[in-house]
Amino acid sequence: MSTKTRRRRPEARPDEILDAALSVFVEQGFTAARVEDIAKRAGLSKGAVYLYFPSKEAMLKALVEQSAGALATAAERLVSVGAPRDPEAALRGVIFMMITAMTDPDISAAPRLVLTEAHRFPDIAAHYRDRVLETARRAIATLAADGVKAGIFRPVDADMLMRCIGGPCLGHMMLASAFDFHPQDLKEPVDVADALSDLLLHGLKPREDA
Amino acid sequence: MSTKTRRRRPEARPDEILDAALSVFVEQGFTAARVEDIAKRAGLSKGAVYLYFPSKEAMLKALVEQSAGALATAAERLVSVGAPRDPEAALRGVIFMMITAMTDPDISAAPRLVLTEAHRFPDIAAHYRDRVLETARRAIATLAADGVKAGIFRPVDADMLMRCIGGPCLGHMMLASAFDFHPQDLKEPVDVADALSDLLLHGLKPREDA
DNA sequence: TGCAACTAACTGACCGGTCAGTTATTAAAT
DNA sequence: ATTTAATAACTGACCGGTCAGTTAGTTGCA
Repeated sequence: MSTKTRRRRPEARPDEILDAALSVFVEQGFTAARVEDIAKRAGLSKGAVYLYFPSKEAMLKALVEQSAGALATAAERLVSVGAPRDPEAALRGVIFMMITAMTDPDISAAPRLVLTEAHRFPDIAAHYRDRVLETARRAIATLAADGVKAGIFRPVDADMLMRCIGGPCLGHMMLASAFDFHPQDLKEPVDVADALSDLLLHGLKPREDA
Repeated sequence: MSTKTRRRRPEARPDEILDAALSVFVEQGFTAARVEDIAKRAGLSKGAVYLYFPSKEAMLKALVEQSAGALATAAERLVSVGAPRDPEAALRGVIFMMITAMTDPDISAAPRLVLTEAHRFPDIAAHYRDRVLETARRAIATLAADGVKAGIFRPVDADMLMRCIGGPCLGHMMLASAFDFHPQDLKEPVDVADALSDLLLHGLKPREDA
């Protein structure tokens, strides 16, 4: 009987703890986060989480590693699948994916955490940079090169393009999460992604032909 | 004589403390920041800072207020001066200003702090949103409307344009400050601003005329 | 000019609470 | 019976905030 029966070290435990840790870290920030709150949220006592992680910082590291891995493989897939056939569609796809991810608080939680805590943990920052950012940069550069080769993109600096794609997505997320500040008219993520893709592809100035 | 002579409650004290607080807050985060470190950096004992501020949180609030005021007036000036004559130049000016500001760690410190701590202090977040973000939005909307009226901009959603201008600047700053990640080719802020303005104005696709 | 009497500015030891991490103990499952 | 999972109670360091006391500078008075 009893749902309250003590469970016997399920393999799921570490991930349950990490889920709890992520949410507390994001809400409170790493320093202000209390291990006891993480434990409570995972349905455990404080002592129990120390059976699975040697320290609070280890949880942060595990979390970052998880996130970095996921993002890196996403970026790598983008590189390899590459879509040299239709760079415009690929670009729209990337933007849609990013906006969608950033709009879901659960998905954006880890990147948000990394963003706010990275500079206090230089090794984490360096790892993330090498694993995620460099990979993303390469992906964008390849995408841009494909587009230029196909004659449908103007040549642009990859670093700039990276910032022009990621920046608005990042900004969109930070405005929402930090300030609860949302677009007035564009309600759906799809609309935001479309508007962003459109602006990025065609620019602010009207076509002078026609 | 003597530089070491004790200054008699100079008006400068609160600002000196705030300067110190800002740098410590940015380095450590609000929670991890120690008041004693702030005091030391301001050349005072811990007790003395409590002669000027009632609490650590009060320092944060004062700092945010300072920054919000400065940014709000900057945005308001942008609105009123408006530059309806040459919206393109105005846009380039805004972008240049933002990139320059974001590139200087001293100037970007306060916004960075707000960005990382806002969500834990809902009243701070709300204040910043109403004071700074709404104002900026209005400024951008006006700028865009001027451009459209003059026939040199396509009509765009102001919220989207805001994210397309601010986002890359924000991203540029965060990549630099959190990850020490910089553009490979564009070394100078001016170049970054130019590249961003160019991409934003003309888009990624080549002109089809000519 | 010199010398108390006074006050503003500041110091640093201290208190109390909080919290990461540890340990002694208990409960279940085999 | 033994081992594993988990807890609750505990420890010790740390830090925000306080306050009794000190020092630098000022004022009034001779």
